[in-house]
Amino acid sequence: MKENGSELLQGAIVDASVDASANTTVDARKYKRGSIRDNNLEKILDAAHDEFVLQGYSGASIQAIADRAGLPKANIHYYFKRKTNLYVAVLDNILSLWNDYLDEIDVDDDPAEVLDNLIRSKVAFSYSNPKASKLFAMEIIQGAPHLKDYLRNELRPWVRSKMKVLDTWIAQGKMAAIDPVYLIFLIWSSTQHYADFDTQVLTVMNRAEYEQEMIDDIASFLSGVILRGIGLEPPARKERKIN
Amino acid sequence: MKENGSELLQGAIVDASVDASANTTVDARKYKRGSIRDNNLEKILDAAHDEFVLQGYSGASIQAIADRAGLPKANIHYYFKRKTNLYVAVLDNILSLWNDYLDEIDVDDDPAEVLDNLIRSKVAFSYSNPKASKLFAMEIIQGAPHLKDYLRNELRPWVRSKMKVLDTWIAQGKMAAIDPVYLIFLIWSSTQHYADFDTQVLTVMNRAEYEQEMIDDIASFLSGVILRGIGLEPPARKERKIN
DNA sequence: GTCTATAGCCTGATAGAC
DNA sequence: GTCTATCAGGCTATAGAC
Repeated sequence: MKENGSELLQGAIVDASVDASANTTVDARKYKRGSIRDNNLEKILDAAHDEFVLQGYSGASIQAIADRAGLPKANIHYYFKRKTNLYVAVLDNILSLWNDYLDEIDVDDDPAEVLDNLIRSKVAFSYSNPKASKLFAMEIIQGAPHLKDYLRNELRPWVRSKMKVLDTWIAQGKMAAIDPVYLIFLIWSSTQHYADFDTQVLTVMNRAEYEQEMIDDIASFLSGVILRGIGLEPPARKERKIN
Repeated sequence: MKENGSELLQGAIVDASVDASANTTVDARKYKRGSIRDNNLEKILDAAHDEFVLQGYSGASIQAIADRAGLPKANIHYYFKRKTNLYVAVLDNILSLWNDYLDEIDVDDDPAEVLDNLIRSKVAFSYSNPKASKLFAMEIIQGAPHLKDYLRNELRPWVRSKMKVLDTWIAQGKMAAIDPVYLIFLIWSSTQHYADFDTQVLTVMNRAEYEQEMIDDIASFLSGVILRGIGLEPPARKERKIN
């Protein structure tokens, strides 16, 4: 969420597409990186993200977002004509991060290796992008008013394609005959919990914040329990690069 | 959340305790059940719960709550002097439901039986009280501004007492040597997911709403995977009363 | 492109008749 | 106990000077 220059441009594009009567800006891609525009867009999106998570959509005032971004309030309206456009742009930013994890897994891969990898990636993602996870969670909990289309047109097809691979593995006797979709939900819920409910987790564990060691423990625990739970032997722990 | 006459009274008590300058109402317990007061309190708390979940705290207007409850706006202020008091009363209501599930488990019990029971209870609870789960989740995600004390003074001690039991079972060789606290988080997250993220789950599965059969499947899946994952054999499925 | 000033609306909360 | 009428304040959004 810090070094995503390209996605930021999407923010402006989303805005323009949401509201046809938007500003007269030409395509944002024309601007070179580091220009005032790019810089301000990044500041605004980042500040908005924080405020939306902390205060909710209605609770986040444009004034507070402007203050956090260090810009006058009217500038927010200059870049994003309406508050909802800004909110959608922030969500869009998150989805582009999300989609990086919808990576391809192949029928020929080793199930234990792939699932272990997936679980560790998701835990690492929750650790490094807790705010993204939280805003996404709040949107879904409230009934996904802005993400219904995404769920139906992008997430559902992705899940179905993964289900196919898992079903093949089951047919080949490589893992227990469980319902693949429940396994996907289990991996999502158990890993995201540590980002979304960090306040609860840290309070119960009496910690001020997560440490890398704890994150590794969590990943190993989840990978171990889930893999054994579906009849796989968790692969020996190896050092992994967190992307 | 429909037939909890006793908790409703807590709403008024919470209100009085939160704001010392509250109304001149004498102790709510004096009123007999079914009185106008009780009825209105129930209507207000129920309507407020819905609005808070759907719109968030700031997005839920007292006017909207009043409309949903079928009462004039000023009545809300009569029963709950301030908006935050009403919100805290709703949360308090939820916690009383929650606490019913903090049941005692004994060292002499059979681990597989107890955990299977716990998982099935939690799934059933998510199914029958999705809104309660959602409001609690939103509060925690936003940093638990109103529930910090609850987490520290009630939830944490409860978790610690359960950890002891689980540790004993591990010492007795009854289950694999895992970290008990991660197991508790795993059970919470994987079961609550079906309430909090119902929109995502139902969209991905292309269903309009949950059915009892699906809930049973989910409970069996989670119980099976988690129990096997920690070295236990899931007990044979038996019919259970949902309380 | 930037920012001040302000319009217009809706909010939470209250006063006071019934 | 109930409810109408109203207030002060904060909100999004815009117009227009710079």
